[in-house]
Parts: sequence; structure tokens; C-alpha cells
Amino acid sequence: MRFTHLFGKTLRQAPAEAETPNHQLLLRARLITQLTAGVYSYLPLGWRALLKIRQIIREEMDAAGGQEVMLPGLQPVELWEESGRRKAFGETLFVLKDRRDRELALGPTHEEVVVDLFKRLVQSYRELPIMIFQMQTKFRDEPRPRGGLMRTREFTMMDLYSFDADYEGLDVSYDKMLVAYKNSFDRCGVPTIKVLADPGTIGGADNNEFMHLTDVGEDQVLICPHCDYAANTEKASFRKRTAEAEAPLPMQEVATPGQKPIDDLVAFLGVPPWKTLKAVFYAHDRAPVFVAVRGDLEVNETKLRNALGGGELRLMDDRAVEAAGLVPGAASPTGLRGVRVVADDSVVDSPNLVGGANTPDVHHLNLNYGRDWQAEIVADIALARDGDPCPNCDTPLQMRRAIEMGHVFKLGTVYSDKLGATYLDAEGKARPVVMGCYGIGVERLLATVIEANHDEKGIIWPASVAPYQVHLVALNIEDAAVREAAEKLYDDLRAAGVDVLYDDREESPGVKFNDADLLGMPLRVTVSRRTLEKQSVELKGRREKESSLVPLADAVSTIAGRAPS
RNA sequence: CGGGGUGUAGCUCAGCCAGGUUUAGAGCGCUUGGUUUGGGACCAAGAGGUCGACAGUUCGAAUCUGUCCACCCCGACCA
Repeated sequence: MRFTHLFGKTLRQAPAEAETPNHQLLLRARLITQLTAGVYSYLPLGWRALLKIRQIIREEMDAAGGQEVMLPGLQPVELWEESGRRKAFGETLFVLKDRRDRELALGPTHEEVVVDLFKRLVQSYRELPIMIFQMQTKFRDEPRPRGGLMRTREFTMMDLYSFDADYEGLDVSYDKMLVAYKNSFDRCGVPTIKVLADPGTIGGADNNEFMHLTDVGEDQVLICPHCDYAANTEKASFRKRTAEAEAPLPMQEVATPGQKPIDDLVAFLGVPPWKTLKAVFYAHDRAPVFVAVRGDLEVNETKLRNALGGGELRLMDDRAVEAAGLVPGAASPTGLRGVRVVADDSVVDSPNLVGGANTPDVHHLNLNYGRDWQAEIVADIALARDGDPCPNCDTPLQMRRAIEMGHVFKLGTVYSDKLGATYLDAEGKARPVVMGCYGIGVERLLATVIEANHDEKGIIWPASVAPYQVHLVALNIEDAAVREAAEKLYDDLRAAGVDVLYDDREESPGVKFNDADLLGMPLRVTVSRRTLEKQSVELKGRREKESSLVPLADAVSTIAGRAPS
């Protein structure tokens, strides 16, 4: 490709809307351009990289036994009602009406459609296992698109679905996918770790996320530096400080004027935080819920929502708490009526806690679970934080930010049951098919490739996904000898099967070198008067500091040898 | 949806508070000519803007007021 023909030129300054390095470089190198919030166009260089990424994923899915298909983006909304996920997705689901006033959804994902497909095509256990995948545009009306390609409303997902006769088969399929995912990210030059995760609206049991650790990630993970424990904060558990065994003491009232936040109360009464009961109020599907955790802990809203069986969860402010007839700052679970109570398992196991008395400026001493109050639900709803002890080995966990590259789920029979997807086993009995689903955000992966491979000058493409392998720079191109040599090299390299971007512009050397660094092709080849005097061309790897000269006669073979096609 | 912020040329921004020499500016980019040429050159001449939209206040609005829209950031959701 000649630079003078390339659609779009580079930007010296990054547009103000971009904050992260990957977003700035995507825009400056003209890989993408934004149409509207969370919707992007992919320009020639960006699209070429994306095609490379897609091909890598395709090869890995094929190698794992996947078969590629293409499923519709337009889906009848009835399918979503049948699976119960129309409500689960809520406003995130794009819904439109056809001319007959029937509702159609723009698919945010494809479990429903793929199960429908399974029902139409598969009858017997003899046909199992099956893995099918596709790369299709997904539409999600995200509450807040952000971070360039990190969270968009229209994006490509590679989604693979596995169908097995039983759970043992699912385990096999799942393990194959773990390998295929790791390989895909590795080949794209993105280091990842596998963490435990929350399944969210997808449902199902076991699931893992592939995370790329970086400060610009929107997720947080907790990693044990000692054992192999790693989990998304949404999911992470930790070893809670165990309460010392004590005989329950009689409950007592104590005046605590003006002591509302737990920190103040702790200082005022001189008790440690883990000897107190902290009350937090949430509106769950609009109904108030009393949430009790020990004073040294915080509530994990994802765990809480799961304990409540899903639904909408919101923190209540003091006014809403008062409106519900409760006392913010001195609330007590004792004698509550008409309010659901959810307790973290830590408070159940801790004797003689200090808690509110449902009277302003009064607290109770020696609250004991079972004797003084009860919870409707007891579960682990505590948020793991940086430094909390690893649940496996007690080592302090480390909190890191990360980008979620992929998410794999053991769905089991959640969808098969809801949508009636069965097969006949060897005895001729109908059984629900056991499913898994596995997704990679393709454009997000592109962004992460850049995030993981750049310096202050620009992108440093891994050869595997570089739009072009060679960036041929002709300096002083108005010099006929230079132009002639550069043109010939360009033609010869292409004839040798090398993807080359040829800077044939009449620009100063600085401009050309800076653009070469910004665009980040793996190998830079420079032709100039200076190199021609020595009958040679100059080669420099994007990651290398030093360049080297190669005789003109050997240029094509040397370059072709260094540049995988 | 709650909180914060920004809309002036392709990109980055000044001008707005104290309305009137602003026929609206700068740098970069773009066009033409010339001089340069191994790390974002220089000179000269140009092109390019309904100052986000609408309504209002005023003799007069980029500037003041109101409404709306768009985009960005922080939170609730996810690949």
C-alpha cells in the first residue's frame, strides 16, 4: 500500500476525548473513527489488524473442534421472552418494530438463537459433542459506552457454544476452550490470566474470565501471589477474621450521641470494628433490604444481588431509609418488621456485637445472632479488598486492574431447560443437552493489543496482527535514484509475498520516521541517498534501538526472511 | 438514571467572567509556489467556521438568560 493512497492520514495530536494510550493511538494512527457514542468505523489499517485477529481466533477455534457459522443479528423478541432474558437484559436490549408492528431484538448475544438452531438440527447423542462458533456484531444499549473500543454499543464478539451429552463432556469441551482462549490471546501478543468470575446475566455455574492486567482496565481482580487463586472482585472470597469465642452477654443499651459512621462509633466506644454490626440499606426491586455485615467489612453488591436471586439493586440514601421507617446510622436488625434481612456469614459467627437500636443516638451492646435477631438470608456477601487473606492459603491478596478479554461459562442445562433443547440418549430417553458458551470481544482485543504493545512514540505491533509487516520509508524521494530504488524494492517485496506499506510521500525524514513509529509496523526499511551510496538499505525493528544496513542485492530475501507473511 | 465536565476551522485550543475595532483568532494539518532534507524544516501566498441547536434579553450576543441536543469522565451493567 502506498502511503499517498492510504485512506486517512495520521494525527499529531490525540483528540481530547481519548484518555488511555490505546484509545489515543487508535485515533492518532487512524485505525478507527467514532460515529457516535460507542459506535466506531474501522479504517483500512485498523480493519487489517482486526482481520488478522479474527483469523487467529478462527484458527484456534477450528483447532479445538469448533465449526464456524453465521447467525442472525435480528432476532424475534419472543425468543428472549421464552428464555426469561428480556427482563434480565432490560434496557440494554435494543428492540425495534417491523412494518407489521412485531418486535425484533438486535442480538446482544446468541444463546437463544443457537439453542433454537440446536433444536432444529440435532436429535441424537450420536451427534454430540458439537462446538459451533461465529463472529457476529452484537448490539447492546450500554448504560455508558466508554474507553474507546473498550465498551461499545456495537461490537463483534466471537462466541462459541458447546453441546455435550453430559457434564463430563462439558468439562472436556470447557478445558479445550481454556486452551484455545489462552492460545488466541498469546498469539495476539496479549498476556492474560484466568480468574474466577461472576456469571452475570448469562447464568450457569463455573465460569472464568481471561484478564489482561493493566492500570487502564475497568475491572479489578484479586490475585494471590503465593498460590494460584485469582478472582474478579465481584466474585472474590477471602478468609474473614474469625471472632474469638465468647459466651453471649446480655444485651444493653448505650447512648452514642452523634456517632453515625461506623468509624466514629468505633472510636467513641473504644471497640474494634470487627466487634460491631454495620447496617447498609439497599432497595432490591424497590423494596428495602436490611443488609448486615461486620464493621470491618464492606458489602459486595454482586454477591448480595446473587443472594437475593438477581434483580435491581440500589443503595438507599438516608432520606429513603427514613421514608422506609428506619433509622440511618443507628439501625438495628432486632424487632424489624416488613423488611428483608440479609446477613453476611461473619456476623452470624461473631458474638456480642455493637449495633444500632433503631433509636437515634442509641446503640445496643452484645447483639447476638439467633437470640436477638435473625436474617432471612445468610451468605457470603462481603467485598474482598487489597490485602485481605487468600481463601486458600491466607497470603494477602493483591488488587490489580484488568481488562476482561474473554469469558467462558459452563452453562449446564439452564438454556436447554428453558428452551426445551433435548437429545435422545442410547436408551432413547430425552435428555437436556449440556451447554457451555465462550465469548471474546474482538475489537476490545484489538485495543488491548495496542495497550499491551506500545511506547511513547506509538504502536508496536506484534507481527501476528500487524496491518503490514514492513514499513518502507523512502527519504528524499524526489531524488530519482532513491525513487527508482524504493519503487523497485516495493514491487519486489510484494512479489515475494511481503505485506508492505510504502511511504512514497514527499515529506521530511522526521515526519516519515515519526509516522513509522506511530503506525508501528514490525520492520522499518529505509531507502535514502545515504543508503544507496553504500549500495544498501537500512533495516530497523520497531522494538530495536539500532538499525543495520543490508546490501541492496540481499534486501528482498533478508526482509522476507524477517517478515512472516 | 445520579454526579461532574466540555461543545469556537480536519486536530489541539485562546477569546466568554466585565456584550461593541472580531469583516471571529492562534498553533498544527490542508492548497499553491519556492528553499530545504536522516527524527514532526523555512519563506510567501491561500482555502477553511450557521462560535452545538432553538428561543429570549439588548440598539448590538461566540460572550448574558432559558430550554434542548451531542460528546467525555465518575458510579449502577458487560466482551
